[in-house]
Amino acid sequence: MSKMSPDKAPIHKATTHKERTHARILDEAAAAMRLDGPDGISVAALMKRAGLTHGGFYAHFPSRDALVTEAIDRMFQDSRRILDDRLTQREAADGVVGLIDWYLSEAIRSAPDQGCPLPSLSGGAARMPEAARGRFNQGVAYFQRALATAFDALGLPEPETTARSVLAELVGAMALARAASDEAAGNEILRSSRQLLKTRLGLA
Amino acid sequence: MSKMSPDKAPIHKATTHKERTHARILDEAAAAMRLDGPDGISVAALMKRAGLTHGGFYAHFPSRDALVTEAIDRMFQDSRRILDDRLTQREAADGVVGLIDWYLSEAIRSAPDQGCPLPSLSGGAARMPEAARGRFNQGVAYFQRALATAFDALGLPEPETTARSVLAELVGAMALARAASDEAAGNEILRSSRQLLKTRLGLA
DNA sequence: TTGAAAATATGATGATCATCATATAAATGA
DNA sequence: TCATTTATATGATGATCATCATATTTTCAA
Repeated sequence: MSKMSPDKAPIHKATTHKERTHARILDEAAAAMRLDGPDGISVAALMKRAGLTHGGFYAHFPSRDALVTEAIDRMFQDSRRILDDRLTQREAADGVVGLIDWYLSEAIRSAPDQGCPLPSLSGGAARMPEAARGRFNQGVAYFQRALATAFDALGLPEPETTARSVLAELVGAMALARAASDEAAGNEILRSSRQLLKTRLGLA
Repeated sequence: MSKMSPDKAPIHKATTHKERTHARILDEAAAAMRLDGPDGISVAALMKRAGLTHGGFYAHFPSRDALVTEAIDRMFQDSRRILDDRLTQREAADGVVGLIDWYLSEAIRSAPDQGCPLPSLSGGAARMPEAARGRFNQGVAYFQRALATAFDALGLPEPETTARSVLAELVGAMALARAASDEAAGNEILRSSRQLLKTRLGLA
C-alpha cells in the first residue's frame, strides 16, 4: 500500500491508523448486528457509534453489504475463540459440559451481543447477501466439526450426526429463550435443553 | 359497528367484502413475512400483491405494526391446524413420528412460506413490536403444550421438559438447514435431527 | 516547518418508506 | 333510480437510507 515500502509485508503487525479505525467500525457493527440483525443499524448510526461521521464509511468498505460480510466474519472469530478454549483446553467431558452450560446460560440469554451469533442470525441467513451467507455457513461448519471432534473423543457413536443435532438444539433453545417475553419461561427453555443435552450425551 | 343492526352478531359468519379484503391482505402479508421476515415487505408492495393500491391500507389496519401482529397470529393459526391434525388424529407414536418427518422434511425446507414460522422468526422475535412478540410466544406455548401432551401419552418422563427440548431442536435444525447455501449440507442437518429425535424419544 | 498524501467531514442525491388527506368509485338501502 | 355510505385510489409529506462528490482536517516525511 505504501509507496515507501513497496515489498515490505508487515511482519510486526504494524497496525496503521486506518486499520485500527476499520477494526473499530467492524467491532461496533458486529455488536450492533448481534442485537438488531444485519439490517438493524444504518451506515450513519454505525459511524456515529464509532465516533466518526457517515461520509468516511466508503473509505473503509466498498458497500454496506461488504460490511455485513466482514461483520459476520468478525462475530464468528470471537465465538470460535471461546469454542476452542472450552473444547480443547480441558478433558473432553468437562469441555462439553462447560460449553453447554455457557452457551445456554441466563447471562448469555440476556446479552445477545456476547455469545454465539447463530441464534440471532440463523433465521435470517437465507436473506443475507450471498457473501455474508457464505461466511455464516463457514462458521456453522467450524462449530459442527469442533463438536464432532469432542464427541468422537467421548467415544460417542456417529459423532458427526450427533454434532449436527446438538448444534441445532443449542441454537434453537437460545433463539426461543431470547424470544420469550416472560423471562421465567425463557429460563425454563434453557434449563430443559441444558438438562436433556447432557442426558443424551451421557454427561448427566 | 353498523347503525342498522346494533346487537346482531354475525351468526352465519357473514363475511363482508371488507372482511374478505382484510383477510386477503393478511394472507399475503403472512406469506411474504415468512419468506422475508417482518420487515421484508413494504406496505405498498404488500397492497400491490393483494391487488390493491397502497392508500387503502389504513382502512384495514391502524398501523404497520398492527399488521405484523395480525400476520404473526395468522401464521400460527395455519401451523396450529397442521399440528393438531398430526398429533391428535392418530396413535401418539405415529403422530409424533409424522410430525418430526413433516417438520424437518426437505419439502418444507425449500418452502419457508409453508411449514412452521418459528425457524424463520425466532431469531428476530425480540426485535418485534411488543404485541407481535406476545402472539409469537403464545404460538410457542401452544406448540410446547401440544408436544408435552403427546409425550405424556407416550409415557415419557418429564414430558414438559422434553417438549421444550424437542421444540428447540426442531426449530434450530430447520433454521440452520434453511441457512445453508449448500443444499446437501442442509439436508444432512435435517436428516441428523430426524434420526436423533426419534432415537431419544424411543421411536426409532 | 512545510507540503503532499491520507483520513475524515460536510453536504447533496435519489430511492424507499410509513402515514395521511383527499378524491373517486363501488356498493347498498330507500 | 337516487342518495348515502363504504371501500379503494391518487397524490403528497416528511423521514430515513445508501451512496457519492467534494471540502477540510490530520498525518507524516522531507
